[in-house]
Amino acid sequence: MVYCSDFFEQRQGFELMKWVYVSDLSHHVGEAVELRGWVYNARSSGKIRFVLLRDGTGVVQCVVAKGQVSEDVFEKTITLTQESSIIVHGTVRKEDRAPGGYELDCKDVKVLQVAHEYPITPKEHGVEFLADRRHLWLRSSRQVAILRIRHRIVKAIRDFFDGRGFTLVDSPILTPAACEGTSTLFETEYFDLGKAYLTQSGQLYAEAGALALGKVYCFGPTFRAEKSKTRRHLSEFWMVEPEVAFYDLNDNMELAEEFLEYIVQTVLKSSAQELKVLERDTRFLENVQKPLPRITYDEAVEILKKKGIDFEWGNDFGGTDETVISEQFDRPVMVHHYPAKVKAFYMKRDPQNDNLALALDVLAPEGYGEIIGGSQREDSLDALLHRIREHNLPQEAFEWYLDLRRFGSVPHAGFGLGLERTVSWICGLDHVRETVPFPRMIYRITP
RNA sequence: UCCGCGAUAGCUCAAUGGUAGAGCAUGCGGCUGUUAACCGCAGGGUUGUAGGUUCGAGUCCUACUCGCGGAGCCA
Repeated sequence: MVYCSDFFEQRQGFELMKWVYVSDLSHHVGEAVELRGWVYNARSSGKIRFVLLRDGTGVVQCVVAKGQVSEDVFEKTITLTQESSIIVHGTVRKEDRAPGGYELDCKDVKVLQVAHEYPITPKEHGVEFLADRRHLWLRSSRQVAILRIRHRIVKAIRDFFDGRGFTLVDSPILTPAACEGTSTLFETEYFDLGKAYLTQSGQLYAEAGALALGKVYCFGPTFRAEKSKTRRHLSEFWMVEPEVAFYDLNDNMELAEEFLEYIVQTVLKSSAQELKVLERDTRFLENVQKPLPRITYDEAVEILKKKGIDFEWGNDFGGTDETVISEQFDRPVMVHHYPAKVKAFYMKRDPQNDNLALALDVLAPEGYGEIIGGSQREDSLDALLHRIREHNLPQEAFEWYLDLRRFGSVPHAGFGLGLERTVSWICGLDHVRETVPFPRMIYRITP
């Protein structure tokens, strides 16, 4: 038996052959090719064996028939356990009965390692069991599909902004103070300078970037130490935050709807196969085109009242409130002009009504909740000073931020999109923990 | 932090207060077209922990531990 370490040394006797990926098999019908991968499942029927090989791009059934391969190779395939690593040689054949439409008639098999008994079987498992083995769970076709879609969403996000003249401006992860003063943050010692905190948002820094470069976005991990235990929360998650100088609330909403349309339509085009694996009903996704419905906070409250929900004006919407509101629409809905007191200190007040903030939330359909939160920012130095005092925030920590209003202040706006909630929504998942390779949650930091 | 639910074989789950079982996985045997293959045989258990009630507890009671879902907070 040949193991990994002597794989390259011992290729003698194992014919040199063109290495292809499962996803490319349609271009090699009738050809003899090499596949490298892992045993996804294996079935035996006496003198014929079926080995499902996965290589990260797909799964293909390899047929090992007695008489078609050497006695030695036929015997070797008996020992193949799930996830054993193998290299196979064979001829590609179109086969309508096979999932994927292609099969490999095996000529030779090289076993790199016979895997130990694999804990994740093709049967059902509980979430805790799978989460403990997340590093192996990633290999299942469902998780592969999710991670590939996550990748394409990230790429779509970058492509969207890059194609519109935005510049990526990274914000720091270690920060001296809470950005918004509300969330509970992860705390750490920072040399001799006292406490530092893991960022909950890159937005304040993105504002500095916007006043330097005009159109910017930051895209990175953010952290919340709140003891949230719901399907929509992670302790560590990714957020993309565009920020644009001279944008007002309306410009902001236009950007948000074009952004969402681009992401969803791009993923629909690029990931039909993966969405099929996830059995995602894509009807709601196909609707994601501008214009998205825009309603005011007041109108949203009216919807809740009509549905018989006891809701007091001035509160923020809870998870079920968001679901009820979003159910009235066939695509994401933008809610704007929130009561200022439930929103962050840096949001600009409505000049017509000082109780309202020029804020904007986008609620995803199907109960996926808030995926975007944003606003026009307060550009008046005096107003901002007043808010900082009102919120009992340490002014010293925000002096640099106040400078943005001292030196050429302009109207500007931006928003943040939660990557994991977006992935969860597009993939139709029931929990955000599957949208990230290694989720960080209140009672889990391993693997 | 609060509310609700749960913990039984490696995994997923059964078991009226009365001898702890099944399917899958594993091992052995059979099968040349299987599709989470199938058929036969075998091994596999301190029922989360600690107490209590009872002739008798997986089952009822108390506490604890861990997990899941939700609320609050938020993306």
